[in-house]
Amino acid sequence: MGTTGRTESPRERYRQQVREEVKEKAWQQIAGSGASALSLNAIARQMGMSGPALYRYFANRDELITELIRDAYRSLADAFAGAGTGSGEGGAGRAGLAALAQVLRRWALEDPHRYFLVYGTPVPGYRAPQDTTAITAEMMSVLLDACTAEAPEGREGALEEHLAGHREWAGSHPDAPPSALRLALAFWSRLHGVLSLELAGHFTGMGLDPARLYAAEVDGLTA
Amino acid sequence: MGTTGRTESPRERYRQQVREEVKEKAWQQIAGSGASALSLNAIARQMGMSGPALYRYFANRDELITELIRDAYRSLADAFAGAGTGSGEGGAGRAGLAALAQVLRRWALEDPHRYFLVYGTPVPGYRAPQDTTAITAEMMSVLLDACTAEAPEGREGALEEHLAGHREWAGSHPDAPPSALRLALAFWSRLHGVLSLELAGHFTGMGLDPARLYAAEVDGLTA
DNA sequence: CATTCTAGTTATAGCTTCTAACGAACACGA
DNA sequence: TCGTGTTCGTTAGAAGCTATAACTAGAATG
Repeated sequence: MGTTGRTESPRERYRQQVREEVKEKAWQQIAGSGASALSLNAIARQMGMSGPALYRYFANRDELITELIRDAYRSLADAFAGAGTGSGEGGAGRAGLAALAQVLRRWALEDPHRYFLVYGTPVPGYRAPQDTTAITAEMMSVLLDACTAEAPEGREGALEEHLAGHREWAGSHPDAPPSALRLALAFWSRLHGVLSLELAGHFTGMGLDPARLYAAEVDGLTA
Repeated sequence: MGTTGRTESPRERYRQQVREEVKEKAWQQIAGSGASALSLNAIARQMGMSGPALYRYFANRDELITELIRDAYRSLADAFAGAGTGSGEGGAGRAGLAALAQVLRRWALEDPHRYFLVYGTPVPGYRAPQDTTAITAEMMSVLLDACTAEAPEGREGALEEHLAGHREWAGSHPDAPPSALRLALAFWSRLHGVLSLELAGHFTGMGLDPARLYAAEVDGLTA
């Protein structure tokens, strides 16, 4: 399971190290003012080297941002995957829907700008389709584990019928009942609904507690 | 109900006209490549006048974008308000939740970038708090009309209790039952959840029909 | 040791927002 | 009708950005 590079020459080693530092500074900058304000020049300055040097490491600004998006996806997928291995449980136990929901919200609040990099307004040049969809499939797999365990019995509606015939996205769970597929999609879209409104500040000044709204949606999902 | 300017001098008239034309070009540009790619210079060029002339009409780029955001809010609020006065019904009849949901989705699909200007990633300098919250209150008023009519009876949960004590945001409907408040928030957050995922392209390649997902959420709300 | 390959440099083009200074056209009171 | 003042639009320019080109110093490799 080693990385793609084979012998890891000391040169390549240094290269990766610099790339990581660039991305680190980039995250700091994003955390401060969002991805649209990310400046290669500023990063270079901050690293003590001047402007065009960064183009040795990233072809252009879009490539850097695309990489950051990919890392954001990765970090969310890892958080999901690690949800089962929490304090109480022993090994890699299956995480319940409620636990996954908490992981998701915690991850989002930990760095809202990172959340928006994944689920916010899509920006023109960015987004690497192949990569991110594979990572999303990973998360869906974890989610579907929980959903097949917690989904209610029968309850066949129009949507379930549609989902039964369109389950390509749930490739990891070809035998999941339609009710589980539906639950997974509801989990995804509803929690994202509350979260994005909260993080974008649409609840501020309304005097209500986003955490309670979120909890209510989670309750509605697991009921 | 006239505009704020009083006597409408011919000079002011022309000024407003140019402002409108600028915003129009701005919308075209946004529709093409999103708000982040909006360029004052390009707009000026497109209008046959050169660069800094636009600064007679807008203090800076952020002011223009803020205005566009406000107009986007306005257009959504108008769409909501006009939902009752549809084809079949006579005058300004109350719109049902299902009708409002359709209006919302139609509005969003009509110009995704406009949707993201309102509900997408919040961008640094923009957003005029006072203005937009007032318009949101308008929409909430229409929404609460429908919700008080269609909300189920009792059903008191933890969230309803919280909402009963925090109803500042529903100022227009001080007597709305908590179940209606809850329904309105669920409508808002759930439909936004599906919509934003759809518009951001997170469903593409999954082989499922966003319209059906949306319809299913609407059904769940009105059930 | 010589060659090659690479990381970093400066210079530059072209784009952006935005300020400053100026000219020209218009509105308006005398 | 004639100033006078406000306003619109211009060009020039500062400061910032992305990105390319040409070059140099240093490390890796034959």
